[in-house]
Amino acid sequence: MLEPVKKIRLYESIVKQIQKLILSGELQPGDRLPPERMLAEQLNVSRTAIREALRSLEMMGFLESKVGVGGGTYVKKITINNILSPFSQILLQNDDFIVELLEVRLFLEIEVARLAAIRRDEEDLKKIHEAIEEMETAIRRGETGLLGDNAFHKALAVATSNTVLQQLLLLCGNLLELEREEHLSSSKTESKKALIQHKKLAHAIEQGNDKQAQTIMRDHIHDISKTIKSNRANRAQQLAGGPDEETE
Amino acid sequence: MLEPVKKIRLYESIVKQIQKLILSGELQPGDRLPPERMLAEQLNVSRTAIREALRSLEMMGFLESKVGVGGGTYVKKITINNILSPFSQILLQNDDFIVELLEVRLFLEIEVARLAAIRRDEEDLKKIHEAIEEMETAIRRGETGLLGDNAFHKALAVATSNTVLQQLLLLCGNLLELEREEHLSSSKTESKKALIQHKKLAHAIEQGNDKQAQTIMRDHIHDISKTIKSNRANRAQQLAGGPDEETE
DNA sequence: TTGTCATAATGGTCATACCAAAAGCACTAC
DNA sequence: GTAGTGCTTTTGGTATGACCATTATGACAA
Repeated sequence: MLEPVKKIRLYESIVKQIQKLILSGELQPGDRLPPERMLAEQLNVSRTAIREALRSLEMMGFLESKVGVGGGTYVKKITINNILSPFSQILLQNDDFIVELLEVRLFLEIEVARLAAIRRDEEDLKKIHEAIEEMETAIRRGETGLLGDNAFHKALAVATSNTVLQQLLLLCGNLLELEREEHLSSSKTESKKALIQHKKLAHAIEQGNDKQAQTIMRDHIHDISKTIKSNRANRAQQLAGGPDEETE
Repeated sequence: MLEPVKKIRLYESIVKQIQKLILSGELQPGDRLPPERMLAEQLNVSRTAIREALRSLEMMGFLESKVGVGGGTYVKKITINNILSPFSQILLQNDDFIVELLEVRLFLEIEVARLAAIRRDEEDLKKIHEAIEEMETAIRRGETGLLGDNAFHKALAVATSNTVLQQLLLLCGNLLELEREEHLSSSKTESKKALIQHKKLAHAIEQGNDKQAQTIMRDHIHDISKTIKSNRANRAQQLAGGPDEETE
């Protein structure tokens, strides 16, 4: 079966070429591309095509540009989170997204707890304890402790020694940030409860007890998810008169 | 602490405006934007600025453009996979990425098996069986059965009724496509073995036996991962004289 | 030493011209 | 009536040239 021949646009071709240079390691984060006018000469195209390609790569998160002497176009460091963050608001619009994401986050975090208990080293434990102290201090001041919460979950993810998992968790955490903040803000009780669970988790992980770590994490994330779903249900009720109650 | 004031570029502003329209639902997948020249008039900027913004949104996966009568710029449907696929080659360059991704895929797929067994409906089961037949037919013809394999795993993911999970699995599958094809190509034995495991899984899921589904899936993905890691180790050995053997 | 001004480098924006692709319509030949 | 051809229009694709805005640096004067 013959397929339609798709003519490739210049700007597309340039985007792909530059991506390839980044891929092959010829271009590293921090490297500076030649000036636009020079690139246009080298590639024997107009500056327009160059700009369209560079603007695309810039908005995609690959490059950044600066004006003036010493200005130019520089290669940025690529992470999954950097790539997805421009899209997060769009993904959040889907009403089911949050609920589904909570479900995915539940089993990702349980797996994090398991791997962290198995793989953590002294440095990881130090970070975990620092995060707990940070959260504790913030709560004592009357704050929600969200930053400490973020730091705690990040430290756990780092302790798994799996960067793909880290990126996924970071992404989940960011996408759920409003909801998580709301949860911790809802009452001082919730913040303190989360802190207690963090401490229990830290202890299980320190002991290398992966079974217990999983159980505590399951309870912890389940609590949070329950509140978030409840808040969403209340919000939807106020707006439109109440969704069906979900069986859990 | 005062922060530097960042001057916003026209193309950036236009990108954000269009993203916002998509976010608010004013623009839906399939909707057509006004022609470039008209947009330039409406926004009182040059066509260049419009093009730079539209090219960016296009390369980011939000829009697609067509030339000629009835042509124009159309809004695309946004999924995580669409967004990430331009970056997949970059992510694959990280040597540890594949190994880590295999690990993440293992527990995602186990969770899929569990949820599929609990949540599948008749339609899901039909799709699952169709995928098995497709793979069986391909193997009988002497092919690898990769398409049937893809269809099978997709049908399972759909049966979870969690689209976030589906997207993540689709992404993992795509990122690992070369490796998975290599695995199925390595011998007819591997393809047949995979097919047998698919059949066992289908049976467990049909029976609603989530524990058994998880066990079979663990074995299945573990087999694949083991071969993929082994192939990578052999490849690295050929290139550079042998990595340390990983304890498993 | 500090402040001011000029210069140069590089991205940012605009306008204009022309090309390429595609659909629709009218006309002609069979 | 049908198929083929050519023309027109619409819209994105590409090029060119001009000018603007920002920024760092160096020279010069107070």
